[in-house]
Amino acid sequence: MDNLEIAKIFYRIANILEIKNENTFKIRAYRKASEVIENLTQNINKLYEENKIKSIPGVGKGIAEKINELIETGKLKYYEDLKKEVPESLLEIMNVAEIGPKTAALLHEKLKIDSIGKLKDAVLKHKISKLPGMGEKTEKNILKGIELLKKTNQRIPLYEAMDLAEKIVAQLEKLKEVKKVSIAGSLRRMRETIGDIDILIASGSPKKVTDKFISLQFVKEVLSKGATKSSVLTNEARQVDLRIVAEESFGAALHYFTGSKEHNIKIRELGIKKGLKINEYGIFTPLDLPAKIWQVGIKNKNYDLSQYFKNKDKKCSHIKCKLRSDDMSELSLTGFKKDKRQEKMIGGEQEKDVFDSVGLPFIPVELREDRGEIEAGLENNLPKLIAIEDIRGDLHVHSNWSDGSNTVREMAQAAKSRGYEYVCICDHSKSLVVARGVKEEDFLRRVRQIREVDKKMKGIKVLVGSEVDIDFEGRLDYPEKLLKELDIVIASVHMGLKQPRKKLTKRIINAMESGLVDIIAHPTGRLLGEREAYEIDFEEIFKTAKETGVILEINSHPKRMDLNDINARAAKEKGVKLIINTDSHNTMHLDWLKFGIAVARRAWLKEEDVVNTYPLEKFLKSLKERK
DNA sequence: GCCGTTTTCGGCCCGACTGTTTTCAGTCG
Repeated sequence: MDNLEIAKIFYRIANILEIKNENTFKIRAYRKASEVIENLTQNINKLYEENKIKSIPGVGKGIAEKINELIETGKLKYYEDLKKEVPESLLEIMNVAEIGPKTAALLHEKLKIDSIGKLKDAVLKHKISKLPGMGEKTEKNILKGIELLKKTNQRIPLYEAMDLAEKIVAQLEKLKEVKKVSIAGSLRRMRETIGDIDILIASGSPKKVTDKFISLQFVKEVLSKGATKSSVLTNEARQVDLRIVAEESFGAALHYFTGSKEHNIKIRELGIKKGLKINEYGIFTPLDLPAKIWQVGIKNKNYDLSQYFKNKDKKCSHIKCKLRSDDMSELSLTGFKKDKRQEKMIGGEQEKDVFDSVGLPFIPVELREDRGEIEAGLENNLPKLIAIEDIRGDLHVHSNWSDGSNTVREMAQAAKSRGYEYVCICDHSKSLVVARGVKEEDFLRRVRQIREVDKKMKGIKVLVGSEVDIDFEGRLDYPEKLLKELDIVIASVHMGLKQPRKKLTKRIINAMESGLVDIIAHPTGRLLGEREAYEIDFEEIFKTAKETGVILEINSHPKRMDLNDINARAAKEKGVKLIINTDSHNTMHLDWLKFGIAVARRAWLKEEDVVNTYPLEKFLKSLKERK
């Protein structure tokens, strides 16, 4: 059982417990464990062997025992028993908008609904509106939700969402009521796929902005519309959420709306420890509490503060104070959030205010996933992330010698105009016929032609390479004699993607151990939304990459983004060198670099972790040293 | 179910919108 499989089981357990109306914190514990395991850069089986399961944050005695059981037996009795009470197909209906755990439980109990098919049937027969708490509108919304699910059950790839969001932002920027506008949510964090598009606006006239927003041309349907928050569906059936706040709250709102949810929770928990309340409107502190309250509070764990508030009416009696330490650095006020009259805002115009208030440095958006960034920040140990300007060359671009649409010269010129010091033309090898792979008889002619271009080009070094296929048995697609003519050999798998994990791993390892390969391109072969990654043993791949000095690629092609963030981070931690290439097939594709950089930043990579940040001499030297 | 810079008990983020209700539960992010 690997990390993802185990994470999935805990995720499902959380959903079942939710339907069973279990303790919400227990549910949160399972959900948290699921997320942590999914984001782990180490193989959980290895942690098991080393007896380190309990060292995983969010995993205590109970969940650790369940992980052990899963690894030892491949099964979990607790989970099997839960499934008997709540059929798994019932979890499916929670994917329908408007249906959460409570509604699912109700539908299951009263109408024996346990699938989307039966749900639709019940709607059409108007059985749902007769249930308590349900009405005609709910029934209609459920039907709409079912239809919408068919259209939007897939997350949008990052590039598609970015394109749409930028167009919407451009329209919103034109409105005179709009003071500030920003993309937020997972899109701002540059996740590889996006659920819906979040946009934040600062404005003094939220109502006017909302009205204009919902009447923009791309809007097909309004899903909800309130004073400050509205959701619409685009013509392509994509959801766009708009939130409007005052300018003074823009920073806090941007932080909150950017997330991730888990990151936000941790930040707010830090706030609580400091006696602060952090929400999307700002950072707040209790107002005008006389010093003696703190002293009283120390003696009495829970103390009714109402008598000390300005408004001494009964409505304050719900405010209780609990002091956690005598220096006032940690206290919590229960009920405080319900009484806004006593608050004092101490920040929130800038996103930085939020981090300042809890003693953190500014955390780059790509890191905000609760993958250790808060702990690292508290220790002042955040990495200085790689930036797009750090890249000095693109080592994986195609020309019209194979399936690219531009000439060598045009590709080189385009790379130069982007300020690169070097570029490597890597066309496909002979076996990849669909991509017009370069035949052996053309091989040397191509090398000579690229060398010619290099001689004539000023201001950029044009290197000769090839993207060489790894065949079904792990052999390279050209003989050694030809490969030695090249500056760079990139090896990749394009065929036999469905071979078993062991075999695929061995093929890639063979290529790395040949002594002829510099880079492994798109190591997992996935195409977002089209093709799953093929299965390989990352532990083995990283180990061999480290031993042989072969570089692993982060491919910037927006459908690939391969390695992904988690694997790239794991590779770096194992001491593997990485490279960010675009796999361009025309000059425009060179702009894809931003997606590769996004992956690298989400993987916590620094400039020195990525070899194409090196100046040309150092880059070439590093290749030679390896050989 | 997890966790602890006084805690092994008693906490656990915070708010908007909708629909069905006459004050709030459910859902969502």
